[in-house]
Amino acid sequence: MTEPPRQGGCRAIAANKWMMLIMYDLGAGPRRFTELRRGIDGISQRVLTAALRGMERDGLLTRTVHHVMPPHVSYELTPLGRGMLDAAQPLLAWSSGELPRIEAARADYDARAQ
Amino acid sequence: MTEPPRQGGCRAIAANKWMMLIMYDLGAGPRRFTELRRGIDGISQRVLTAALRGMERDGLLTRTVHHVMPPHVSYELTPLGRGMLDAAQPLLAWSSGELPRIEAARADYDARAQ
DNA sequence: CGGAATCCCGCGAGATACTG
DNA sequence: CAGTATCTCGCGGGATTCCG
Repeated sequence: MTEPPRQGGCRAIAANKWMMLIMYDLGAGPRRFTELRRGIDGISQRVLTAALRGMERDGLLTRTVHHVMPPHVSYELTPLGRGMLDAAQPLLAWSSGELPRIEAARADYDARAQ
Repeated sequence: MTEPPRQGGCRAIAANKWMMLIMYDLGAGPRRFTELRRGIDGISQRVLTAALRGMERDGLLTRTVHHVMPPHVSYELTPLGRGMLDAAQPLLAWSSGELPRIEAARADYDARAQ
């Protein structure tokens, strides 16, 4: 066979549009819910909760509740999540470097079509 | 600054959940609309059209219309799109290899929560 | 063949209020 | 603080039909 779990793999990495941003933030170390919320521009509480649940379900991060007052929940990449982040580094670097070119292409396209 | 276009970059690569699959298919060479549609499981005509438009707008692929009968439209990666696919290779390889682990984590999570 | 146009439904996601 | 719960609305996206 050529590349059997290709579609599944592609779907897994594109499952959630916030996943990459969350992984990036968690790459620097554990984060609390509110830290993630503040660090990710435009995400709502509800959607962040859902994204974190999905990633926890996929085994990419752990969710640890500290029963103190006030409550404290911290999220941290698992080895699996760390591996995915490592594998994504070239793409993240590319997207940072080439973003201006993409934005230029968009402006060009929009101008052409008015 | 540390990494300024990070959010923009992450959004650009997660903009469309079909993008990676389309890019993967186009990596092997130009494709016609119907070939892409058949090759991508579960995508509808409307959604494929929209995804291709978005990628064309981002400068990742070109759309070439051949005015013959019957009509013929072919899509092909630009150098920019090719660069993105190259940068995505480690992540694609990772997702293919680790997909079983992700699926196992999901099954485990679902079993635990019933 | 490769769309565009139209209709329409359901889920994604914002806002707000409430809890352990 | 870190969620759940509820209500609401918009638009993402399926099905179908028409066109060059």
